[in-house]
Amino acid sequence: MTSPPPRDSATIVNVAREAGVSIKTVSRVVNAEAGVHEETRARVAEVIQRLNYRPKLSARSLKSGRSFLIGLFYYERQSAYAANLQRGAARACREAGYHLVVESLEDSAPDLDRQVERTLCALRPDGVILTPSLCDDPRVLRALQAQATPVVRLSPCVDEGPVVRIHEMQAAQEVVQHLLALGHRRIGFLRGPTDQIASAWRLQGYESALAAAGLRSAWQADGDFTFESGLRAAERLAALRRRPTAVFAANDDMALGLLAGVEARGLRVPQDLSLVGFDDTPSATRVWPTLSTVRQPLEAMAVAAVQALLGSEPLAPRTLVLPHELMLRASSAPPP
Amino acid sequence: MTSPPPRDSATIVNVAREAGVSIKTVSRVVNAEAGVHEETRARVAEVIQRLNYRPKLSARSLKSGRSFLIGLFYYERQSAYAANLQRGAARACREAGYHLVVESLEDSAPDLDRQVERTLCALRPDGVILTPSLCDDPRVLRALQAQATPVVRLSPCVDEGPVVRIHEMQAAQEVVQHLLALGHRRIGFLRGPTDQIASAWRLQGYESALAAAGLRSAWQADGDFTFESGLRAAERLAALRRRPTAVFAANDDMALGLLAGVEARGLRVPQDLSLVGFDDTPSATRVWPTLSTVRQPLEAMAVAAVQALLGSEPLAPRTLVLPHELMLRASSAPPP
DNA sequence: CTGAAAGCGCTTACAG
DNA sequence: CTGAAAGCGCTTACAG
Repeated sequence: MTSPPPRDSATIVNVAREAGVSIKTVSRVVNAEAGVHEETRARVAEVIQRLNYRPKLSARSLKSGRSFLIGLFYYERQSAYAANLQRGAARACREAGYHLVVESLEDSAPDLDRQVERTLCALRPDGVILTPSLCDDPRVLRALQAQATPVVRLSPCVDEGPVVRIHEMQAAQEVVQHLLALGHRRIGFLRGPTDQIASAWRLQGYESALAAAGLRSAWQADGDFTFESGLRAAERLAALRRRPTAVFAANDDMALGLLAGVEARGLRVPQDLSLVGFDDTPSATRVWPTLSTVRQPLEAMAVAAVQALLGSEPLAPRTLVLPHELMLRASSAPPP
Repeated sequence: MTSPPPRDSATIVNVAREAGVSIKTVSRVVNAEAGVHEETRARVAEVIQRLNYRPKLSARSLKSGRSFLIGLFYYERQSAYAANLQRGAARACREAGYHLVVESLEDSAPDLDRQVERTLCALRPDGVILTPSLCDDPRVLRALQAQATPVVRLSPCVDEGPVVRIHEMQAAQEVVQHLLALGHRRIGFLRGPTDQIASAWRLQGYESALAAAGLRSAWQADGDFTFESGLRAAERLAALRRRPTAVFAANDDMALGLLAGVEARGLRVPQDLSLVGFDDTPSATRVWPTLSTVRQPLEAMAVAAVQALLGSEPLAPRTLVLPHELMLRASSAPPP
């Protein structure tokens, strides 16, 4: 007489006994390995179904040496950026039977190396995705290397090892080309902070596109990627004798600051001044006029990173460039 | 002659041998258990340090039945909300030697129950945090219950079992009181979608605060929590013969839509119209005037949830109400 | 096509 | 205060 097995007894041993096979055969069915008689597999599958059996991750990991875990590490302050990545990463993991472990690290933590090291040693993730600008942090990279954990970096400063990114400079060029196509000839640029490589790429794109059109920069100012620095720049911009008819800000937050600042001074966007940002933050569509900007395919980048990590062949140290997208909205229009 | 142990041999056995003790003693030192002679513990600690030993999570889990994992589950579209929670949850986990596994679920997935169930069975998290409105999804709750996984829910519809929330209605009342204190008497309200419980709470707070002041609602309209619905409401608002001097929108996105819409129609905020939102989204400080709103202490709520989950005593089925915060900014001022 | 045995690296009782 | 033994639930060689 077989009484129904208690809840937690859905182990491989019980499934095997119930199906009248060895645990090895159950393992084969669970892992969809070839070489199981169809009749046997059906019988085992039925028992698995009935007992609601699911292999336990910890047991699989312990024996196999794989953790079925992918890490996504980022600096706390980048949580908005990371949120978009997560969506794609979580989905890609799920589809591969993996799980995503998210580690939010404090930039300024003096023991950051140890934090990373502890996480790695405990979890032993099969791969880690590193987001900017954590992906350039030597403390993190060293810890990862010491554990020999496969890593894919997103938009690092230097393309070394496996990397996924967009072509930032080209995207910036396209922003300028868009403004040129609208008829603008006096185009300004609001720079990002010099310690971020993205600032340099975007400035380069701006300058090269202008040069290619035989034009010179109409105006430039320094910002630090914050809304407030955009506000401050608006003040200087509004005070100019001869203003540019369009300004490209190195990121959305600054573009939004410019927008708010120039409108407060009686300039209308886009009638008097066109504005374009970079990043496509949520705020870009929560203002009027909605902000033209550049979108990175963050979700697709995360998917690509997971796939690279889970690919059967050893991780190729190459750079994957994904297409960006110009989001043309209401803040850019022909010059007055 | 002892050669330095190879990289991966930092197991409990090797540490024990090196220190000349049993593995049990090493275990005691690692887990900071009492009852180890100080001299012994120092010797073991030294070896742990030298071999860079870290216990492997999978081995601990397998034997102990604990996974040292906490799950944070949310609907994909709530990723911005979840990002703020994550910061707190990740930190609280780290401090307790736990790790956060994030599961981003598709609201509309027909097999959502199975997705949750697979995750639970594989990971066996020691606890799960459920965010709105996933925390009210019967499919998710059933799956969790079937696995007997401890759960803390954040801002659910009904306070059943362990819950962390703010007092939404009271917060809404305070918004109205703030506007009253500024001198407003004609106060309108932009409602949220009726299928979200938060809409009802906020409306109730608005109405009761008004009633307590002996006033009647000056204007109401229906929105759906989107920027666009705020824009549409602005159209109706601007067309009124006798406008309210202040409007409380049930969330920030709608308040931002109102802001954009009324300014496009020549009204100035806050000179002609005060505006208050709810949520304190990042966009609230990326517009001008910056938006007055209500902030939930999401980080603290997540920390509280983790602590409840990790508390030694069994999870108490009680509601923890955390203090919200009125963020008074530039969009609210005395009436004209 | 199928199975018996060993063992991954810890923790849990238990004994002394 | 310390340790020897058992075992968590799987997968990995290996054998037949």
